[in-house]
Amino acid sequence: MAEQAQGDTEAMYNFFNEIGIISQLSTAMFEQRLPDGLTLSQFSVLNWFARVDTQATPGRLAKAFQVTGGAMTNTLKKLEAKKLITVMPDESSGRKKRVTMTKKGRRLRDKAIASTAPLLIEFAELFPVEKIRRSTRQLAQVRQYLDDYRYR
Amino acid sequence: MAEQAQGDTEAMYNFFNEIGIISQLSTAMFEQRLPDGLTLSQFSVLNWFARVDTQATPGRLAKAFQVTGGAMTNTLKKLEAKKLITVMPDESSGRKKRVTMTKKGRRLRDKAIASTAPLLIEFAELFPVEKIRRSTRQLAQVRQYLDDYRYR
DNA sequence: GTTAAATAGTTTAATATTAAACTATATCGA
DNA sequence: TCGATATAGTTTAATATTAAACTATTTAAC
Repeated sequence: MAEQAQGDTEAMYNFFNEIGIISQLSTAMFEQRLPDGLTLSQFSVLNWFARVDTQATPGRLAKAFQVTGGAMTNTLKKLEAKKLITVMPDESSGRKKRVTMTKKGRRLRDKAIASTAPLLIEFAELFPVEKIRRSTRQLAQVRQYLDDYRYR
Repeated sequence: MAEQAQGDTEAMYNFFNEIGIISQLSTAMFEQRLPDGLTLSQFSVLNWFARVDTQATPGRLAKAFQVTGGAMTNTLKKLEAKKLITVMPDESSGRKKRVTMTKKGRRLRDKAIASTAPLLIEFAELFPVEKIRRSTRQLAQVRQYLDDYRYR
């Protein structure tokens, strides 16, 4: 096909538009329920330690969340100030740092999960988990595409 | 069902997580291609005038894009400084203002559409428009839910 | 008609983010 | 081994956004 109908690009535009609004609304709703003034970014780091690994470098976390190093420095500082994580120099390399979650961090993460669960459970009543999983798989493909695209 | 498996809330979490990352990546990619240093917000306003109505109050635009009045004031100021829109006092009410797009604004909007189209067209090769439309309909339901939820 | 409440828009202070410049350390090539 | 380059992380300046306080105007209640 040589030409693309104007409605086609509009469909793409609408898609990304919905994505943007959902991102905005869901972040706001989620943060309202988070304890201790945790932001979504801060919670995400704590949750990462609970789900993925018990330790990490700032760089690994920055990559995992697709944010700049500077943004991660900022997030980690906030978490450290609240004594939810520990940041130590890495023995094996003077450049790197070793980040771990404190017990207090783990407790707050669990509390955060508990206080946001009702939101997700109610959401699940209208949007069944299997549907959501299917959507997520599709979205992951889109995310992967965009992710590859930007390093071309 | 009394209890919800832990994996269920995790599925929801993953869903919103993908949404957030796609929002971030797509906005960045889009803005890179926009002419004249237009931000996505600024472009969206111009595009609104091309697609929805030829005039609006700041409040109507703020609602349309789900941003605060302050954010819209800021966006409109930037657009006005670039002479892409005109902001005039409303004859019928001293509180309101009347916003319209200038010819220059219309031209820049068309240019923006043209310069971002390749992105969307290439995207459409991997993600067929019908699939995207279907996703968008699902996402719109989610957005609607969240939108209703926050005013309860 | 006057006063109270609601509405439209702006301003201000705070915050999370980015890109770019910077510091420090590690690696690699000759 | 030394010099160049790459990597890890931080800092700085700029920006878009929000919530809250504020101004001005309109609407509503009495």
